Amino acid sequence: MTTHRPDVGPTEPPAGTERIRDAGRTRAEILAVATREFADRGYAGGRINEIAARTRTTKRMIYYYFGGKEQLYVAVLEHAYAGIRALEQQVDVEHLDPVTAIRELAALTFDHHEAHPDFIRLVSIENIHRAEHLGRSTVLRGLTEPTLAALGTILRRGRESGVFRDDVDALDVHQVISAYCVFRTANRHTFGAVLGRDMLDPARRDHQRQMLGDLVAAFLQAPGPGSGAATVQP
Amino acid sequence: MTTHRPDVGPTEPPAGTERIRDAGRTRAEILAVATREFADRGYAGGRINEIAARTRTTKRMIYYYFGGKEQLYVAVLEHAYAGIRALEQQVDVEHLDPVTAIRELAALTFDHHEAHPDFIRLVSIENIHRAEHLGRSTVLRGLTEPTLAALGTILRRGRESGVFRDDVDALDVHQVISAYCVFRTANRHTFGAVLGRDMLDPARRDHQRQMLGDLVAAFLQAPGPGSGAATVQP
DNA sequence: CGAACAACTCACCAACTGGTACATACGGAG
DNA sequence: CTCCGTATGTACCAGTTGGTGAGTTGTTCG
Repeated sequence: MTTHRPDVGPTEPPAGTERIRDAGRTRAEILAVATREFADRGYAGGRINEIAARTRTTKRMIYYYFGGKEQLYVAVLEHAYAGIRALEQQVDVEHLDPVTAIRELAALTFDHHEAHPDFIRLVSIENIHRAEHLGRSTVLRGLTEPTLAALGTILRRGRESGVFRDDVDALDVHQVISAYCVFRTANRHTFGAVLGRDMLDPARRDHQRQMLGDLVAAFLQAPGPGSGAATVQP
Repeated sequence: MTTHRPDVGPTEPPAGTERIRDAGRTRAEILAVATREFADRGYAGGRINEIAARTRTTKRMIYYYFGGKEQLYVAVLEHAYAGIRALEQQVDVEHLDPVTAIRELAALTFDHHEAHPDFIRLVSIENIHRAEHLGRSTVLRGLTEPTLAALGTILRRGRESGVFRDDVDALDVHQVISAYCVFRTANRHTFGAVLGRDMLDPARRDHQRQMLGDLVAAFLQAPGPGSGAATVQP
């Protein structure tokens, strides 16, 4: 999540050479500082002046490179989304048994979210604005397709071997996993303030990760709808 | 803070009497408009001028009654939190069988969250600000205690009858349920923009409610930690 | 009735905010 | 070395924003 793309200049200058005028570096620095600023204070709360002040360049450059506050914010959003690498390729969805595979995918997602709090914050902020900026961008569609594909494969194999229910689809499961992972980070503060427990407390991390695995595994292995409780009905 | 709870005035005027100068009414109107404004645009994005304009009074009154933007926002937060009634008392935790009880509590929470999107937004906004305003307030502690008590009772009874696992506590379960319910509303827009499914689509509401019930029930009925998958291990 | 106080109006402001006109200096191409 | 476009710094601006000083009117209560 440092610079971005290969955008350091047309002919990569020898490392160590510090140019005074370096479009790529300036642009990247603005983007990095803007990311922190917006993630920290939201779109309306983020200040162009503040971003400029924390950069080795001036406000003028922000407008030179990005055009305006909103465009800068969209650039930050796109850059952040692009930085979220597909992690599902680390799960061998074809050969692992489905329960193990889904647990692994859940655990990976869990760690991934915990490692990128700024991204979660940007997502929360964007939701406050009803995703109007994200909607205007075009770079995002299909970003999660690999994840959904992997999930779909796991679900299919699980159903075929008779251990998974068949009335939920990949999106449903993705939603459940995301909800759990996002909530821990995004609602950490109010949850902590009202309930007195820090969901991100490292001492509880393993327990929380285990819970998610159990949650998803148990859910998928449970009988379909209608068969409600397995308990006695007097 | 909240200068007074019953509002409306010292000696409740006969209903129907429209006074020109009515402190309670003015205050309440400001609070209502401010709630919408802040829930809509966030704290930094909310405008005092705009709130004043949409009220039958003037900006000066906002400062007269609330003191400033931040204090008004805190008042909005407190009022919103106070408005979230305890719903767990609608569940007969002592006599229903535990699985049915937890399903009912989950379903109630589900509907409750869907019915109060503004509250969810305020919570999200407050999390962006790391709950700094909520933390300064004192009215909140213990607000969710009834819920946790009910949950605790259900869990205890479930454990005693041998159907529930014993390595998760009430807070854990509350977290799972909240995560699911909050995520649906709070992250509706980015989820929809990226994945193309509206989590709040009425056509899918029953399915989503059912999923939550299955999720929590299956999770609690699953064997404890370590016993991971029930599948073959070659 | 007529103080006295609460409720309210109006005009005003200093600071900030996003945004820009304009001058200028670097650094690679030839 | 010279030229020229890209990159950059300075100064500035108009609109907005949260906030306020000071006076005015409705209500209530003795």
